[in-house]
Amino acid sequence: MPTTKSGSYHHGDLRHAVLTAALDVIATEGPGALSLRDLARRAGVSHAAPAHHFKDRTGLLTAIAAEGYELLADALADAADLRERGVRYVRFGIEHPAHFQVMFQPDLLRGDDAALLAARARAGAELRTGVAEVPATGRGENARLAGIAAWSLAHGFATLLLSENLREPVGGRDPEEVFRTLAELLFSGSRASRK
Amino acid sequence: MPTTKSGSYHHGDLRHAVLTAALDVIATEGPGALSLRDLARRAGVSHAAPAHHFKDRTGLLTAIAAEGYELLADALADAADLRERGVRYVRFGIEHPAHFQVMFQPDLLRGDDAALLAARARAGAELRTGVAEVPATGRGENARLAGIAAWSLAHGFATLLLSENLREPVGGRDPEEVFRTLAELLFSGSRASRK
DNA sequence: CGAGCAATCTAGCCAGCGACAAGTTCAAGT
DNA sequence: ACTTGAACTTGTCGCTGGCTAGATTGCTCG
Repeated sequence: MPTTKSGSYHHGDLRHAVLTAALDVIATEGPGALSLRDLARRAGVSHAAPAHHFKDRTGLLTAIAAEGYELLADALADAADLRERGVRYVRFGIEHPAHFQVMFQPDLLRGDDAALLAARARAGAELRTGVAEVPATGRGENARLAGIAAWSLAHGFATLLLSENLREPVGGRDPEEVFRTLAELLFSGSRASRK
Repeated sequence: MPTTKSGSYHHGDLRHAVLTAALDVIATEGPGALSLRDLARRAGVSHAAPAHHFKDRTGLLTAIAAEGYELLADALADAADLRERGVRYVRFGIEHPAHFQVMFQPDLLRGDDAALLAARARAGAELRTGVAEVPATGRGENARLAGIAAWSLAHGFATLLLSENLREPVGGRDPEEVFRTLAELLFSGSRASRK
């Protein structure tokens, strides 16, 4: 697994190696189990090497969060409608659980990091675009509320899913499909038109 | 409160003191900043004293989570209807941010703890009761979906609120009130059984 | 009443961690 | 050839969690 670089005692791509190892650890054991020294060991480098790429532990987590927001923005970019955008949101949580966990835990992050803020803004814009596309929700106050509602629904569903709280109610079914019918059920009534 | 005899020994009530200090730390700096030794220092006892009441760090967090589920169940108990129950859920998150954060981070908890499981079951029952009370959602599949939807909405709203992600859209308004109108907006149209 | 006993707390230890500082190697660019 | 700077190593400090052994306390029961 350690990208064997015979001869060169400079690891070929340590930043990437540490990043992916970190995602693996977070996804399986949670962010609390993350240790820079452990990551260094996995990559076959000295204990202080990772710090050169990510200042400190918070820096690493912040980089992961920023990457997560970029991935989320990408994932939302070309969705058909608002409901599909919600499905993408949920899918993002399922496919990138480590990113997702870190992104929404502000106490783990450097909140003023430039890359993080930029990525978050991009994802936020993508989110808001999705709401604006729905004609019936209309303008002003209602549009904003609908946006919060949609985001809350998708985020809550994804969060509960990742925290094992929806294991029983969802059963063996595909979570994305469950969410799709869920969203249809709810938003069908919030506009004038019925199905 | 939870099954404690709380006699006055060396400290008086160390368990309670540590618990409240922990909640304070978590609420202000997050669960990652929690240190048993720091809590011991605050309580004026030796560094190993807290471990006697809560086995280890995970034990402390598990106790907090269990207490959180108890508090949540209490909070949901006498709500008028489903929407109000959602408002209570959000309010719980706002009033007990430390509990809320810990409850839904499984990697911090001892998942097989008896007290935790009992408390979680109680809160879960309370949650399901709230859904069953709504007549229009009806029976079977739709009822379950509506339950997931309601929970997701409330949970997502609370989570986003606590992670500072709703600061701008909510603005200066009362979050509970925002959620109330939100829930009304969504659930007003979902009563007629579709399909 | 007083002796045992268990709950509570202390003190000391170890391995591991994050952060920092200073040195080392390497690949360029001038 | 010499410098410059990035990537990495080595060493160290203070802190943490968790363990163990031992001390103290107060409750209970004979």
